Amino acid sequence: MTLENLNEKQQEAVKYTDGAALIIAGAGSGKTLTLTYRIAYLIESGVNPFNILALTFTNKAAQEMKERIVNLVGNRAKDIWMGTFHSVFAKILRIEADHLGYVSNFTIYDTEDAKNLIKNIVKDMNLDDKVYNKSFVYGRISSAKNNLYSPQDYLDSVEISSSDRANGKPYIGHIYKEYNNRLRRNMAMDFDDLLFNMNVLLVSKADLLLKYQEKFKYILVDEYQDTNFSQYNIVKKLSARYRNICVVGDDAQSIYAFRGANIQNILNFQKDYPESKLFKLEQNYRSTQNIVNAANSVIEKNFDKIDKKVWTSNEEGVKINYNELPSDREEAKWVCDIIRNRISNNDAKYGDFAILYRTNQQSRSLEEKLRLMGIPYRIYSGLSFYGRREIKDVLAYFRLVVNNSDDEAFLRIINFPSRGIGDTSLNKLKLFAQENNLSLFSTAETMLQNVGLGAKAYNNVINFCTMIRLFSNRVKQEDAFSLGEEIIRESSIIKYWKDDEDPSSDERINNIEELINAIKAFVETEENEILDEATGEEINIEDKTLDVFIQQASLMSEMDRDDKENENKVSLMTIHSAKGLEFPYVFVTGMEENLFPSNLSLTDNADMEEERRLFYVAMTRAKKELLLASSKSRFRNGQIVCNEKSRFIDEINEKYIKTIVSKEEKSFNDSPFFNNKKTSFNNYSSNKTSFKQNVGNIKKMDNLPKGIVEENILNLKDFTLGLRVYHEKFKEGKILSLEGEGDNMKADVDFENFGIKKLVLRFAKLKLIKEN
DNA sequence: AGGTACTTATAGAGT
DNA sequence: ATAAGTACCT
Repeated sequence: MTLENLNEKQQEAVKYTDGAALIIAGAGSGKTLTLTYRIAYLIESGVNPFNILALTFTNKAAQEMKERIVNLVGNRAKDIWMGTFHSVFAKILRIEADHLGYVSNFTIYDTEDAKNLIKNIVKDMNLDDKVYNKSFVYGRISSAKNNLYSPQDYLDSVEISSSDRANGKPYIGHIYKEYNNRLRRNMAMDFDDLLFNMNVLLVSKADLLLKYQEKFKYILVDEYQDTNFSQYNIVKKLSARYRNICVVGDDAQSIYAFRGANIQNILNFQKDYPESKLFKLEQNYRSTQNIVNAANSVIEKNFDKIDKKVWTSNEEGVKINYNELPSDREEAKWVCDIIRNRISNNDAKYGDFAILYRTNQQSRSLEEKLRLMGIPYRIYSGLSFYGRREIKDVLAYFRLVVNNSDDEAFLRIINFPSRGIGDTSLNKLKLFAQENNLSLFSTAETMLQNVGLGAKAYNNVINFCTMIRLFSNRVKQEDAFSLGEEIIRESSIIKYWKDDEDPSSDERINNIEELINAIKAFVETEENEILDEATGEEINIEDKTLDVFIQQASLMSEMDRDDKENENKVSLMTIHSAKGLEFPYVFVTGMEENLFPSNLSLTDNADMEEERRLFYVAMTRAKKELLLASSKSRFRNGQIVCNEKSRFIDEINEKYIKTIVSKEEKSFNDSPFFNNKKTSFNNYSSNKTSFKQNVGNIKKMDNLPKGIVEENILNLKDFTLGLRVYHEKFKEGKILSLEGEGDNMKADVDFENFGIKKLVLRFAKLKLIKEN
């Protein structure tokens, strides 16, 4: 294997294989490349891939890195354990579940499940749910777990109990205790438990600690700056025997303190491992000089950091473009116009663009405009696929089938779709289960005569239990696809949504179908056997069964999903999700005080430094061009708010930035593609009250078509030749020809003022013009 | 028991 | 703006 692709510093880091190593990798410094080569090099120099553990930030990153290593050293690299902290330790907990009093097919609760459980506990304990707000309580419990405080530790801590009492919330410790009891009763773990219980395992079972220390002789941790205490401690324990630990990170990119990440982990690494060697990768291969220098000028304002100087030998590039716009709609339009312009003038493609923002809700106005302008995009954040209601419903069926103790899943589906089991019956069932310390399902299955239900409800419950039981018996016999498909069919969830009038139901059905495809893909991927080195036993922990699928699915984020459609789309995501990615053209929208930096970070200096690091991450995603936008007013939570431009704009050294303040009249002259002023504004008339503060910017549309524009967008099947249609931008036109089918359907349309355009009808949003 | 209409909470990033 | 929860009617 040759290392000639690597620079000198990178090569040094690759070759220093034994002992502790700290790699400080500046933004764009070829970190992934270095890590990839380092692991390949380890294998080449005789390390058994079974003995390597690599912890990455997303599962997708792990998957991609593994593929690259396979390309370098061949298939044996597949035996490396690589994935996120949560997924790797979930896998180990699956194997070792009985040591903790769990079953191996335990359920993993996501944040929503966990908060619902908390809400139920607060209700059962007769506490005020406003005082014990579920999100607040969840946050307290989560940070307790991440700092390895058990419920008893929590209750025993004088410091914590006095601070909770001072806040008027003395019972959080009790809720925490009951929360953990219920999780255990449900055979469930929350995200933090995956790490907490791994710690428990390593502390309480000396033989297991030794087993995994021997297994993971070489440990690599990516994004080390974003590890929390619980993660830090696992790594410390596992590496204690061989001390072959390599951590990679950049303190300047630490952006997860809010969920317990501790930047001190990376800052203190050299104290923890005095023998460690430090490597600094400072040459940036990603961005232009302007971008690198501008980002440096911002991050300089932070106090708490490791000294380094990121530089580049790339070309100078164009200046950062900052535009101050009147409203979020104008902001979205500016972004779209630039995308159009760069595509026609710079030979860029849609996939070269990313639009970043601080908060998920900002995607809405952008999405609207992108759709209107027929620009293909994909959102990588927001409600994750597996968080959608219809998907969670299906997964609840799976969960109950796999783990009959999961009361939360039981409650979610016992009467959805409705099968005649109402609140009265359910309350009786709950009461009986509670009094006899049984799960709801086993109560329903074995004790139903004693519960005292009406005849109708009784039979309905029996039928439900029979269905679930028959499926449960098949979990280990069948693959996830054949069983999952049948469960979905039997549940009648699809029928429920088909009967529903709401137009969004179609989308829900699509999503369920996509879930079925995902199960299929899961079943079809290669099976990996895991060798238990201590016993020499080959454990087939990755059977393609339903229980494995749902455990894996609960740890999937939006970033981990592949898009089966073509990849050439504009990416929309939060800055947090953009970590580790790069794009030729990057927009950062919403550069306003109270939004970015967030209003919640204004009073605390450490929080403000984290916001600044976040901005640094955003800036350094860009390869060729960085474009910033702020808006004087924008919709937030249903109303218009006005903010000054972000302080971060002024922190950029002015040598590297060019500012435009868009006057209404010449907002979009930057874009020769759409410099026809007559058409630069949209018809906002559909929006009733909310534009009062915005009207200065809204023009009456001048070239209204003759005839009446129908309100609804034309359905794909309704297009015919010669139809008179209305387009938001090109106005009035006539269909000349049609081609393609379904989503690929295109038309040549002759527009009165714009000539003939080829439009993809799925995006064009054409409306019918009726004669008057 | 099930469905609809109104009220209320939520509005920071995500494994 | 939106989702979820509650009150009330069939």
